[in-house]
Amino acid sequence: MENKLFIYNSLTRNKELFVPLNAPHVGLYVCGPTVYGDAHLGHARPAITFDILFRYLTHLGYKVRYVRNITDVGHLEHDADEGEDKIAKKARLEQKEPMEVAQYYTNRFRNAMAALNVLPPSIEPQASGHIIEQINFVQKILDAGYAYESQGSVYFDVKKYNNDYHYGKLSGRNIDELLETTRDLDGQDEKRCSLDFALWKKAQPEHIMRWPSPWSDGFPGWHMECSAMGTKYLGETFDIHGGGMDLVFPHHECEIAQSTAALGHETVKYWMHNNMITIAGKKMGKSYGNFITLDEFFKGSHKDNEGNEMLEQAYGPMTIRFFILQAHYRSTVDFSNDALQAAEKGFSRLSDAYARLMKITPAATSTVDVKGLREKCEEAMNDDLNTPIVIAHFFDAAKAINTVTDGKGTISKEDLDELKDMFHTYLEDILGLKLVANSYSNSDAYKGAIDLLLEIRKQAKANKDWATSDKIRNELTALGFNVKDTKDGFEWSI
RNA sequence: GGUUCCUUGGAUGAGUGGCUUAGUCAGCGGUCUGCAAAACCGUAUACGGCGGUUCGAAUCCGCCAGGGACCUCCA
Repeated sequence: MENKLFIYNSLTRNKELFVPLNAPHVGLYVCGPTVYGDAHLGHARPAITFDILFRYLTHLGYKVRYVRNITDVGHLEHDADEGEDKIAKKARLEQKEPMEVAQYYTNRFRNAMAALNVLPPSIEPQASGHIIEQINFVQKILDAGYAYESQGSVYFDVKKYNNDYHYGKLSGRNIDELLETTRDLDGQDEKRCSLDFALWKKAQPEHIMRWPSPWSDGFPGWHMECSAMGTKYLGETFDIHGGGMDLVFPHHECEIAQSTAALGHETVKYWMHNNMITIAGKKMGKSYGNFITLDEFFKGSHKDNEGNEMLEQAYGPMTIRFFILQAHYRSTVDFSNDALQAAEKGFSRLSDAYARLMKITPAATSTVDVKGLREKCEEAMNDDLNTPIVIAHFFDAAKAINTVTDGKGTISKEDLDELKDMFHTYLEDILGLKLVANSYSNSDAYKGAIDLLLEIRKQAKANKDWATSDKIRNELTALGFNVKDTKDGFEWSI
């Protein structure tokens, strides 16, 4: 359990040694999606980033409880206190029950995540299923004196809180500056200060999603769910809280304030934030309308606002995953067709090497050096999850494999086993990449038939019957097979 | 305006004081091959600008230029 994992803590702006509060248990909470639309490339970033963390912590021997919420209520448009509920709006537009909309997009989100080989979290709580917990949490803040009721709604008293604690510690703001720059909002008369945010909102008559509470029939504020559900499932203090950088303010700042106000102490030890995915240098996001959904990537078609096709081809889930892992999670990564195509080729280089690895016959000695690969990968992962470096090390390994396959080197059984284990452990288990080594087919008969065809071709080649040999290869290629001649045979894939 | 981050070769993208030419993709030359593909070998181009600290900076400090994110919902 002893490890040297360092992670960057947004709260302290430093890489810190990760020390769990209650080893071997680790509590991890990550902000999930608001389910009112299809997941886009940007949503894949935190999902994959924290999937890696989840997998790596598990690999290190920790028992991780990973909680990722589904926001299906309380997330309003325009700002946190006014505007229409996102789910409710979508429901109105599509003439559906709000829960119908939430369920639909939740299902689609889960499917997309499964395609990306993102492991399901341990617990995936929904905000609407934790209204009582949220009401209780609001009550605690009221009891502690850091909130007030106003016309059926409850607001957090930022100024009061800031007298005793520091509102803005995560995002590096101070309350005076915020006051100067915050614009006036409608409905401000209900609030004592423009910075105050809603913990509970009284529902307007036409509002469908509503629950009874001591203050009004209404619904919880957006930030409430994470405080309530995080502490419910992970305890009053837990190890890691993650999410996108764009959530730092106000969402996570408010969450800290709520939890601290209610419990009298902080709840989270390490805050981790992934950076944004950009497109033409701009953040890909709902508000810019420049997002491309994951399904569109998989299908290879996305029209921009002018109706131009943005995708030159379809990109598989593993290409997307590999593309994201080739950049460090705290860097922005810019989407482009060129970049994705490069990722696709790079990934298939690794996959091909892996397929060859499975067929290598060991020799007495090794001329390639695979020693130290494990240590180098561990070192990279321990340095704040530096997946690009891990991948670079595996390209070195791929080169070694290819050298051996080319007959220009040898590898011992010991090294071979180590290499196979590294591919399984690091690329598959930790990075979650699905290598297609034996993916030719599950069916032996099918596989045998293709092998037979290629044996015939091999014979034809031996007889210099190029017509037959080319015919077989061309026909197979047309059917979607990829045939490659090797030194003394062939290999194929689909 | 405030907070904060960034600027690396044709494209991407690591690296943070003195050889990492990181890696990937693309390019160029070669090997192999009936051809093709793959693979292998070799190879070019870089660290926004100016100044400072240092024996030595892409890496630290300052200034300038450019850009991003957040400050309203956003992963």
